[in-house]
Amino acid sequence: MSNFQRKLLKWFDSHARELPWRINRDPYRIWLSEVMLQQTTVAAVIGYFDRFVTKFPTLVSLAAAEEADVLLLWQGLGYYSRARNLHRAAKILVNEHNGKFPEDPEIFSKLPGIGRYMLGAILSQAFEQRLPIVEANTRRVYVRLLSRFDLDLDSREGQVWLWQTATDLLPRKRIGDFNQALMELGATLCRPQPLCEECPVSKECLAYQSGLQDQLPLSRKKKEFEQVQTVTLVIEDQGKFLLRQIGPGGRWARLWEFPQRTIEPEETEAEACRKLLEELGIRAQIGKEITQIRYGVTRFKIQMTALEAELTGRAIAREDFRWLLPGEWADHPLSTPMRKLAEILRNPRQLRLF
DNA sequence: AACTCGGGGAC
DNA sequence: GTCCCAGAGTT
Repeated sequence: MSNFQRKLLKWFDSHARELPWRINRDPYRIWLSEVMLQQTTVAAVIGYFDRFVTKFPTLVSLAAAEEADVLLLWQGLGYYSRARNLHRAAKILVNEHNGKFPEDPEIFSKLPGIGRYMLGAILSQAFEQRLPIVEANTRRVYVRLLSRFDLDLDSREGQVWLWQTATDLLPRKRIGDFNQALMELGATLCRPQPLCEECPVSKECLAYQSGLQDQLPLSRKKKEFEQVQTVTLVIEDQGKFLLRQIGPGGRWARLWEFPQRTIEPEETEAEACRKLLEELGIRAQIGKEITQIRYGVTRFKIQMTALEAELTGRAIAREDFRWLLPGEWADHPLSTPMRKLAEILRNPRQLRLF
């Protein structure tokens, strides 16, 4: 066992946080914790984890649940497909594997929601399978440990290096603890702003020995977002609401599908809006307010124009439009746009363009 | 390879 | 406001 491995494990033994999913090695709890922790911080997960295992303490109880009840417990945690995949996988295990967790990576990795990270994280913790992990914390650790300045971690080459490095570092024994220790180190000491004075493996860390730990990891390439003009309408008629949004070139539609209408490149969104309203037989006034919104996790920037208008009350309910009944979705808990629209609909006399 | 999913915390 | 987070699935 290398110095790095020995020191890291020794540090983990005395510094590991006491977390609800570490009280035993129940594969179900470990699995659940890893699902909840995807792209989600420990602090946010703990409460959800406790409530979830109280309601569904075992794999069998989860598999027997209705999806709606599972989603209810997930409400507010985000990435709801995680919950659906978890539930689907639980049913598969109960129906096709007698409710037993497969220790075989070939079988486990076929379950919905199980990618390469989940495979290693769960099977190494639960069954001491010798499988590596790469995620945000360990990524920082690997890169600093070996001082890789010359590699774009998001490239294919970078990914290959990360997983190979993770594999090479694994000890012979205590695989689960070792993987946990790597993440614990990344989460508590080897943070973006590292606390190297307290680090148990700073002598083994190439970046620290060069004094370059603050320069790593290299910042990701910034995504460039195109400024686009878009028109979104929320139209109320007799208690029903029609949503339309159009972007340049008719390239995309949001919130609800609708007949495409293109905003010409030279056309301002205000002009496009006027034409659209004219088509619909709606008299409206277009405001001047410009702002930006963030739509869920997708950060595209949108020019917004405030609009208040009066409906003429005709020629709206065209057959190719889809209508939403407020009761069907306004209280739906799972989606930001749903809530945003619910806000709009609290004042249903307003027709707003945003 | 790029997009999408989501909410919260740090700054 | 921006950036990041115990990633996976889809296209």
